[in-house]
Parts: sequence; structure tokens; C-alpha cells
Amino acid sequence: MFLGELEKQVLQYLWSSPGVDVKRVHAELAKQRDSSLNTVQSALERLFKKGLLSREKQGHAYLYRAEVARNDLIAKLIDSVASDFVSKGESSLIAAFSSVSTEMDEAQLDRLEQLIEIQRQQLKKGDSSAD
Amino acid sequence: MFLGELEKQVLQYLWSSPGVDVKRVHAELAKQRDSSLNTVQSALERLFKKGLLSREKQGHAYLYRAEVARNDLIAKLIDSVASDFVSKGESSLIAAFSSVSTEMDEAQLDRLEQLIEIQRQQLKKGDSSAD
DNA sequence: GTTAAAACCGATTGCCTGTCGGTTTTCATT
DNA sequence: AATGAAAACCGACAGGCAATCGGTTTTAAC
Repeated sequence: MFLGELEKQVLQYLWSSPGVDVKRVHAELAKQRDSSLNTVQSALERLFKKGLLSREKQGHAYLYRAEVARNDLIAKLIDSVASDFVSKGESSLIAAFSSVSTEMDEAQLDRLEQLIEIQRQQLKKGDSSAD
Repeated sequence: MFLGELEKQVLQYLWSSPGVDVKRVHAELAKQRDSSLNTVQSALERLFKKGLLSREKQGHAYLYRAEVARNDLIAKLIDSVASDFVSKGESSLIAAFSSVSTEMDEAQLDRLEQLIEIQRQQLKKGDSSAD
């Protein structure tokens, strides 16, 4: 999977403002880039076709919203670039960590460990209560 | 940055066998794909131009080797694909972890925590010894 | 039904990978 | 130095995809 620059900006905006029409997106993006309304329209449509956006009609226009959460998309993207270099059975995230860890500071390591702890709790809960 | 299929295969092979010539690479890749020698040559050259390979002449031919470690490349790729979605100071990996954590089992969590520990040691070392 | 708004279609450009054939360069050997 | 083989290099082309936007069709509000 690969996303172009415009597509990324569109997604970024939709995460912050779900349920907006092309005009709004275009107006907002005007701060960052100089694309015609039609160009933005095309990007929206491409993303919609890719399944990354949903839309519903209201009056004349469609209201778009991101169908995928930011973190999920990041995870997907990481997987798509890392998986080719990761042998089966290995988690691409873990491989990725080996790669990126050197750029992480203590605060980030703390944060990650915290998340791991939360996940451990989840696992425990699942162990005892689930069927 | 984006790498094509052939380029990935070439890199993969060069990590396992550094310092080989086009002929060798071509012969090896013949197991996976059916490209002409020239095609492989082009891929090598493109990767070289991208700075991902180095080469030195020996006799007629160049011997190629990967200039970037696997993990470093993964890190780069992750960066290129996720950076736009991640604000400064945030780690794309941590964002991704939020999404993937639910699929990780205890062994993987252990492994990850272990890697975190290693990284903490690295940070400490850097703290005290660096200028 | 008219009309304005928005969606949709199609064409074009630019970039990149993969694909090779053919030419030039290089180098070892005589 | 001449020559011939080996390899590098050049140039061209196909295919895919994002970005671009003009122009036409559809839609819905009044």
C-alpha cells in the first residue's frame, strides 16, 4: 500500500474533522497546498475506493469520514513495508522495534513499557474470563 | 522512498551474501523470478544510485554489497511511510503498537520488553561516555 | 421544470519500476 | 599494442499509480 502526499493530508484532516464534504476539505487544505477542488475530489474518491474512507450523502454532497483509525493505518503501513523483510513467524513490529529503537528516548521507552503492561493485563483478563 | 519487488529481492540476497557480482545475483534470483541479467543489472544500479548499495571493481565486474543494514532500512521505510502521520516527539512505533498490541502474545511481549531493556542500557552508556 | 451544486468521467502529466537490446568501455591475454 | 570477451552503460518502452483539472452528467432543492 502506498499513499500519496495529498491523500495523507486528506486523511490527516478527516481524522480531526470527521463528516465533512469536499468543499470543506478543499478549503482546509488550501492552507497547505494549492490544488483545485476537483483534485481534492479525486483524492477523496481514490481513498474511498481503497476503503480508507466512508461517505454518506447529505443534500447534494457526500460527507466523508475516515474508515480506518490513525493508529491502525500506521500499523498497516508499517506492516506493508516491513513484512517483506521479515521472515514468517517473526512479528514485523518487533523487527521494526529493533530498527527504530535507537531513535527512542527514555520517555518513549517508558510509554511503550506502559502499553505492554496494559496489554499483559488484558491477556490475563482474557485468560480467566473468556471461554 | 519506495522499493520495487525486484529491488527487495536483490537487497535480501545481498544481506545474506555480501560482495557478489551481477552474474551471481542474477543466478541466485533465477530461483525466484525470471529476469534477464540486464534487468538485474539495472536494479543493482538503481539501488546503488539510491545509496543503498556500495560497489568496488574486481576484474571486469563490480562487487556489490548492501550499504544499509536490514534494520536501518526498515526504520527508514517506516519513517517514510508513517512520518507524515506522526507529530514530532511521537514515535510511529508507539502509535502502531496501540493497534497491534492486541494481537501479541506473552512471548512477544516478553521479547519486546527485553529489547526495551537493551535499548535502555544503550542510552545509559551513551549518557556517560559521550562527549 | 429550472438551475445551481456536486459528482463523475476522461485525458494528461510525471514519476518510478521492470524490462531488455544494443553499444561502449574495460581489462586480461597474447 | 592488438584483440576479443566480458561487463558496464545507455536509451527506449511498457505499466502502474498519484496528482491534476476541464468538461459533462447527475442530483436535489425550490
